[in-house]
Amino acid sequence: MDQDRKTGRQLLEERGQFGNDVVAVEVGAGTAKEIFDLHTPLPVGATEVRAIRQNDPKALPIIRHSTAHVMADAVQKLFPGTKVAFGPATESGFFYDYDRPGGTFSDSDLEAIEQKMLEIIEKDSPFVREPKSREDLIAMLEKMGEPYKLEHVQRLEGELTIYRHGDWIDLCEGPHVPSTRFLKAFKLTHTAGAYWRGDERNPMLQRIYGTAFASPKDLKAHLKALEEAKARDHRKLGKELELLAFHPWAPASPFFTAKGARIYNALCDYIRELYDLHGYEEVITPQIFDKELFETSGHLPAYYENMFLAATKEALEKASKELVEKPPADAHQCEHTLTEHLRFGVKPMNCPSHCLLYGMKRRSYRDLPMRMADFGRLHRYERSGVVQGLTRVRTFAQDDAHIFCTPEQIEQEIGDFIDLVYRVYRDFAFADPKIFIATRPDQRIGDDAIWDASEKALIDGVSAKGLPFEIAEGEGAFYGPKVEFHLKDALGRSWQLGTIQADFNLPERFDLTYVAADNSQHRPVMLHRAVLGSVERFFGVLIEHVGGNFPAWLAPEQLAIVTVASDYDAYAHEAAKELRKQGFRVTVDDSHERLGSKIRDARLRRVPYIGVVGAKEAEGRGLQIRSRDENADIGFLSLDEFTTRLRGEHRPPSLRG
RNA sequence: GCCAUCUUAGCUCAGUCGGUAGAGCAGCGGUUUCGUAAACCGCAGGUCACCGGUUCAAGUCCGGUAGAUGGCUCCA
Repeated sequence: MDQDRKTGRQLLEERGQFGNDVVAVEVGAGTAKEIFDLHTPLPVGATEVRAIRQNDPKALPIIRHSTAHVMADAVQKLFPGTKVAFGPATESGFFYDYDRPGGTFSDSDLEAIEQKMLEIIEKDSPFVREPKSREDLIAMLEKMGEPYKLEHVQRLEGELTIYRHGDWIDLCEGPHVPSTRFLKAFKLTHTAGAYWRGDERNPMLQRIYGTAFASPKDLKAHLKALEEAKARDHRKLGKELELLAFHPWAPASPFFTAKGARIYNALCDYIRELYDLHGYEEVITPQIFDKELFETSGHLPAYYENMFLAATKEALEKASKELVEKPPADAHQCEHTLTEHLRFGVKPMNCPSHCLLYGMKRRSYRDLPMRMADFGRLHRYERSGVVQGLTRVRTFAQDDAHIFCTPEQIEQEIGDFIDLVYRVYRDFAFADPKIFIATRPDQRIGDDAIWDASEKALIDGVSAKGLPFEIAEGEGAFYGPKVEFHLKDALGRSWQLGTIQADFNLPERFDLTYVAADNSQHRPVMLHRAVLGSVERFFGVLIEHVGGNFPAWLAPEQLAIVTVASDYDAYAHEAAKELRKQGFRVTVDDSHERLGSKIRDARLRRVPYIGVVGAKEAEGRGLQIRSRDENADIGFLSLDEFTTRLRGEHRPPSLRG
C-alpha cells in the first residue's frame, strides 16, 4: 500500500520544485496543515503540498529539534550512561533533558558537547524515520536502557516512530531535516535543572538549552539581540539610573528612590485621572486583618502558604502556654496550635476588604455598577526561587479595582474595561497585548454552574469587542476565571499585566446584596480588574520597553540646565525657578565641570531635554536646547517657547489638549 | 521549594600555584571658568556576603546560612 504513496521529495521533484534547500514539506490547507519529512510517504490523495525551504520560518523548529537530537547524541557519546528524556524545540531554541548519573553539566562540558556535535554534523548523516510496533519499540528501549522514553511509550497511542541519524536513535514523531548538513548554526547557551514531566515530585533532570538558526548570520543576529536586551534589563537600568534598590533584609522587596518614586507615583496618578473619566472611586483599606476575613474569602485554605501571618506578642504567649500545657503530638499539630493563635494576616489582595466595605451598607440597584479602586499595598510570600527584580516581588500595589454590578451589566463593563486597557497601553506605545481567557483551575471554590456562567460572561465580553483570544485551560484564579492581557519584555518574556476576572463566588461568601427596583434582594457580581497589573511589574516592563528613556510626562527629570561657566549660574537658577513654576521638573548642574562632562552626565541620566546656558542664553532669556529623543541640538528657545514645547509632552498622550 | 552559578570599595570589575587587597568611575579637598558624551592634582574609602572548618598561613580550599542570577515548579 505504501508503494502507492509518494514522498514529499518525489512529489516536489515531479513538479520541478525540489532543491537542495528544501527541509520538509507542508501538506494541506487552512487550519489542517501538517508537516512531513521529505522521505516520509504522504497521506493518500495529498495534493496541496508546499516545500518548506531553509529560510522559511517554519523550518526553524525542525532545524532546532534536529539539533537537539544531535546534542543528545553527542552527550551520550561523551557521557556514557546518561539517559535522555524530552528534547523539543522552543520559541527561541531547543533543549534536551538528561539524567546523568551522579553529575551535572558545566560550561566546559558544553564546549566539549558543541565540539562533538560539530563532528557528528560533519558526517552529513541522513535523518531516517522508521515506524515501529509498540512491542518492538518497548523491547528496543529496554535494551537501550532508556527508562524515561520507556515510560513515555506507555502513554502514546497510534503509530509510533523512531528517528535515526548515524548510529543514534530516538523515539520521536518528527519531522526532521533531511540530513545533519542542514544544521549550520547552533550554540549551547546554558544548563538548568528541570523536573521529569514538569512535576516537582519527580526527580530533577539536567536540562541543556541551546539555540539554532538556518544560517550563522541569523544566529549571530539573535545573540546580538540578546546582548542588547540584557543592556535594557530593568534590574540593570533601575540601578544605573538610581530608580530602585534592594537590600538583603527585605528580600524581593524593592526600594524606590526619589526618582523611582516620582515615576511610580506618576503611573498611579495617571491611572487616577483615568478613573475620574471612567467612573471609578478610590478607597483606602486596611493592611492587616483578622484571619476571619481570609477564612470567609477562602484565602486561608487556598492561599495559606503565600500569606504573611502577623505574629503579636500576645498571640505567641497564648500559643506558647497552650503548647506547654498540651504538648503537641507532632510538628503538624504544633503548627496548627501556633497558627490558631496568630489572629492576624497581612492582606495578599484587596478583594476581601472591598467585600467588607460593600457589605457595610444597604446597596441599591441605583448604586451599580459600583467601581471601587484601591492602590493598597499587598504582601505575598513568594517562594525564594521564583522572585525576580520588579516583575515578581513580595510587596507591591496593583491598580486594583472591583466592579460590583448586575449580571446584565457584565458585558458592558468588560467592554469598557477593554477600552481602558487599550487606551493605557497605547499611551505607553506598547504593541497590542495578547489576550488569554483562563478557565477554572483544579483547586477552586464555588459550584461548576457558577464557573460556567463566569467563563461564559468573560468569553462573551471579549468576543463582543471582536478581539482574538486564546483559552488558557485551568489557569484561572481559585475564585473565578480571568481575562489576561500579556505584554512582552525586552528579553521576549511574556508578562501578564492587565486582567479582568468575573467572580460570582466572593459575593456569595460575603453574602453581598443589592435591592432591586421591585424591592427584592439580589446578589451582585464582582469583577476584579487591573490595567497595569502590579505597578511594580508594570514599572519593570516599562523600563525595558523604553530602555530607560522615559517620555517627558514620566521622566523624573525633564530638563537639565547646564552652565558653560559659573558666571551664568545665577541665570540658570532663575530660569529653573521660572520653569518649575510651570510644574516642570528641572535640575541645574552648576558644578565646576567642563560643559562636555555635564552634557555627558545628563545624557547618561536619560534626561529628555538639556538646556545649555552661557552668555547668549543669559542675555536672550532662553536656553540652547538639546533633545534626547531627536538626539540633536534643536537650537535656541526662549523660556516661553520651551514651556510651550514641554507642556505638549508633559501629559500622557491620551490626556493631552 | 528544587538544580546550577555568583557575592571583593557607593558602582563596574582585576586579584596567578593558598603567602596577608588593586584599578577606573563616583565621593571629598584643591587647581582650572571652560559652548555639546569624560580637565588636572591629591585624599579617603575593605571584617573580600555571613558563620564554621582544613592549614604555619584562606579573598583563594571544604561545609553551612543568607541574598542575587539562569532555569524547573508555582504565580491570586
